[in-house]
Amino acid sequence: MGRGKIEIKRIENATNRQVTYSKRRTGIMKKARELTVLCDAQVAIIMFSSTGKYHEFCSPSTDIKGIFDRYQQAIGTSLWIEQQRMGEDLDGLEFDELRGLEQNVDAALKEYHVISTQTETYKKKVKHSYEAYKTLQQELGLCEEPAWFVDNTGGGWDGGAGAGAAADMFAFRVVPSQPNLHGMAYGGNHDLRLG
Amino acid sequence: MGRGKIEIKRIENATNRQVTYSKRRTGIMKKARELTVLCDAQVAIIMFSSTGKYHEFCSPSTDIKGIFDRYQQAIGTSLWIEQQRMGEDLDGLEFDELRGLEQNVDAALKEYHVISTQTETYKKKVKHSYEAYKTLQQELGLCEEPAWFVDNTGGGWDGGAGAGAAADMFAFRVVPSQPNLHGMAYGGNHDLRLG
DNA sequence: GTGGCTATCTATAATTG
DNA sequence: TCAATTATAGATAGCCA
Repeated sequence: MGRGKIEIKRIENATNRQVTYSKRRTGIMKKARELTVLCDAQVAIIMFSSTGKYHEFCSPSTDIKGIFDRYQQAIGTSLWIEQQRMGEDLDGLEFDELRGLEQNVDAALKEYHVISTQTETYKKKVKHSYEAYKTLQQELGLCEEPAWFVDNTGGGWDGGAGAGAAADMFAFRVVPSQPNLHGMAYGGNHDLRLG
Repeated sequence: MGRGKIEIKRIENATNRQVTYSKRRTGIMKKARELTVLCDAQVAIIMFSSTGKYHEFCSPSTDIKGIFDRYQQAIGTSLWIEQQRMGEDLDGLEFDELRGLEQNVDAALKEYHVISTQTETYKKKVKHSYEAYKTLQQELGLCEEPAWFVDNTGGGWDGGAGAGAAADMFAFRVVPSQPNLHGMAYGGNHDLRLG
């Protein structure tokens, strides 16, 4: 669609590549917007140009994260099984390969951090809910020890509404090393421990 | 582009909507593929039809998660600040609202779990790297106590390569409540604690 | 690096089998 | 219902200011 047909292969001239990127990006975003309206669909698009600039599209009433979450849920089970397999694979690594991984630990920590930011919203909810629960416990004269126990085998408190299967696969203690997690930025001590 | 011009508004006939979704989805995916090749760009697309089916596109040499991670890094700082604000907002919640959150805690746990699955890959790397590091420490006759300390202020081990700013904002202890995290599925005790 | 301007090429709406 | 077929509307490559 232009004065001449072009082959679909990398445009070597950087300027032309940039111009084409800009024009075609606009075109795809428009198509995406039309699709969401015409077909009542949810669409999320993330693009990075070869120069590193990023652009996004997202259907109304949500955001990229919301659609990514929905995507994760949609493929959740298969992802979980996949990662079990990956665990088995890693168990077979040689010591030299572990040395290599050690070299990459900082990069891994960075990505771990980035992903963890996504959980902050939920952890805040959990924390506040926990505090409310603790208050209720004390009002009712129940145990003095702060404790939170989620269990669908029958005993204890099960969360009230919609206790499902997903939580059963997940068991972790998460202990922020400082109370004001968000207050700290650069220059603190950092401690990540897996036992 | 068709026998007639169409208005960009929701297609009410469900069949036509589905047909149009399918055709236009194919078109957008093709455009995206062309863009990645022509312009050497990274593109991720997630789509959900009005019936809930999902489709994805992703440029070669990566996956949706990889591009989403890169996206998160690109907007990381602003996200972080946003969540600080959210924390402040939550601090102003009334007790009744906290009760409401308590009702939702199980749903929050589920979503927390889903997002946490993303971190498993990195945690595995971290765990193996930690084990390798511990072994090296013992070989060198250093401290007996298993400990992992990431710190770029000068002392200690800093990860070797590419220590950057992101890790500085993050401080968490993560303690799996069971050694074989992936081996357990349904029916165990579950313990998530925020201090 | 932008923002038009066509001539052409593509995607697709309507239609047909 | 679905997979072709076509006639058009829309996207854009190459240019230029």
